[in-house]
Amino acid sequence: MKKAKTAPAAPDPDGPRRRRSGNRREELMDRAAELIAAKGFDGASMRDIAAAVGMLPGSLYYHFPSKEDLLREIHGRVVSGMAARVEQALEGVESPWGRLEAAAEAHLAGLFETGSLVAIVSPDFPKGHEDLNEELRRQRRDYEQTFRDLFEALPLAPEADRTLLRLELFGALNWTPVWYRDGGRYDPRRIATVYVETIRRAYGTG
Amino acid sequence: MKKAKTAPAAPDPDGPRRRRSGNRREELMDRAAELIAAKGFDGASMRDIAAAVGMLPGSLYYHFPSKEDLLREIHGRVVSGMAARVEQALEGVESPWGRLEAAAEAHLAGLFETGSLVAIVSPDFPKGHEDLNEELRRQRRDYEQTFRDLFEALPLAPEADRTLLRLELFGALNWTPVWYRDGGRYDPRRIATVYVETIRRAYGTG
DNA sequence: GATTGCACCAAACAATCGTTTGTTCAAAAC
DNA sequence: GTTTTGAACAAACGATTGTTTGGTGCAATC
Repeated sequence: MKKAKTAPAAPDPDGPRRRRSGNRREELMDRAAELIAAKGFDGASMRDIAAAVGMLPGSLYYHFPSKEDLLREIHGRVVSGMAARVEQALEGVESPWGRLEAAAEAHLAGLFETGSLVAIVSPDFPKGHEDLNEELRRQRRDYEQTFRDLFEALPLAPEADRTLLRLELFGALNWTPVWYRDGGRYDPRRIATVYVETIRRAYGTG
Repeated sequence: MKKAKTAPAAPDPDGPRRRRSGNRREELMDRAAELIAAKGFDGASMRDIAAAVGMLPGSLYYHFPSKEDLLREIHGRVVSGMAARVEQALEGVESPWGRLEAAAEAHLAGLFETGSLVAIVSPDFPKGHEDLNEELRRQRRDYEQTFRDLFEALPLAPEADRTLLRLELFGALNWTPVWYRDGGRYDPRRIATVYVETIRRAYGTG
């Protein structure tokens, strides 16, 4: 027989202290993401990250087997978040150009909100971690497929190169964190609108 | 009297051993630039650089007072080199669109030839070196003035935002090293042509 | 022929890096 | 009530980092 207090016959999958885990791990990833976005992967040391969550350096290795794996998961979560954000922005939008613009704006907003982590990590990562770099690229490739599809749906003049136009837009968007300043002349929506409008005026039919 | 071999009565401003200096310093900067472009600023250690030129780590400090200063000079030289390259590409080209296209192609070629050092260093450099970052940005600002002028000369529709269009083109160009592969479908000239042509078709008048 | 000074070597410096190991301690499971 | 386990601490590990210091050979100068 069991007392009411000890009652955990069922695995208690979401008890009063949230199954005692996952909680802290997510906070850890959030803080680490901020630091890596701000100071770069090499710039943010495990000691910095540990201090930011109020732990000791070694304790991080209970949650993640290595610094590379930490980045792997953070990068994956950020990319997934951006994918979800874009997906949501596309909901209910019908016209091909409207969809591309919505996606571009969502992408840009996601970049800024995450401290441009993806854009920062992307370019400078043939360091010594070539295998890691490859996985990060794979994570991004899935995300970029959405944009491939969006460009496929555009009504364009026959001489337009959809691939190159997509790379042009994507590059322009991903470079914005380099010059963008919060509260400046341009906001994310304006930037996305103008960039997409350029392509539309150049090659759009209809 | 002097033997023919020892002959340096005149200051010998460009003698057989090139004034004994400058020589090696330039080689040092070249090798360092390659390494930094390939592995990033943090990724390329002073020992790596020293080994690449066949010296010992400490010997580098005879030529440069610190690693930051080394990067400062390398970055400056790379930017100057790109400016010169663009300047030369503009020689004799009269039409505004032709000039922009020539500049874009030269910029892209310069990016690839230097291992994209500028594009690599640019985005990820709010690390701990905020003052250094500021100087690098200043070096680039002078260079970018050329593009500002080029855009100012373009015959554009009145609703066009020259600043934003320049940032769009510049971003698209600077992002190419992320996806570009030598021997792939696209070469620098094609990329530059298409990117500029997009803007021209969108907002060009005349 | 003696002296100067450039360009480098040789060897270490303290600091910081990612990581490992052993221990602790409260909460959960039995 | 005992055992197990999740989650962290405490303290160090070897390696690598940028940098400094003192010495040294050799070419150029007087």
